[in-house]
Amino acid sequence: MGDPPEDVGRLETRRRGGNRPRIWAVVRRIPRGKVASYGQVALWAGLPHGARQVGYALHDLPEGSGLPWHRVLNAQGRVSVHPDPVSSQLQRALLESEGVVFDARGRVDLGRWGWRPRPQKGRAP
DNA sequence: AAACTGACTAATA
DNA sequence: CTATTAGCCAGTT
Repeated sequence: MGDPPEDVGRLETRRRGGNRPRIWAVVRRIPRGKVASYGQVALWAGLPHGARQVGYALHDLPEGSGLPWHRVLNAQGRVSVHPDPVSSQLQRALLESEGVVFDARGRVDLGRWGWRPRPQKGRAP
């Protein structure tokens, strides 16, 4: 793993009519206690501008999928989830349960808990 | 097939 | 900092 996303996969997947499995695969890679933005997931899924599609894919998620959808936040480090406010609360609860700390305004510091698939230099917590 | 919608993002004011 | 606008892409109507 670790191959940078390319547009070539986008066309092929689109022709098949389903890139959701691709997005789910990326979300599944997010380690516990880390968070990723929709754009980040989309980029890694091979959709450089498919942030919205990530939201679509997560909306279609079955309940017993076991996918850590709660680790996906928007670019501002905030929880979105418009059509399902109940899940919004659950998302925050799950993240806090994993050690993620929310700001007083309900924001997460992506620079601290933002998942980066790229090798990092030494980061001292 | 065209238009509308939307778990988004980046740029501007 | 928040609010607004435009852009993007796939799924629905």
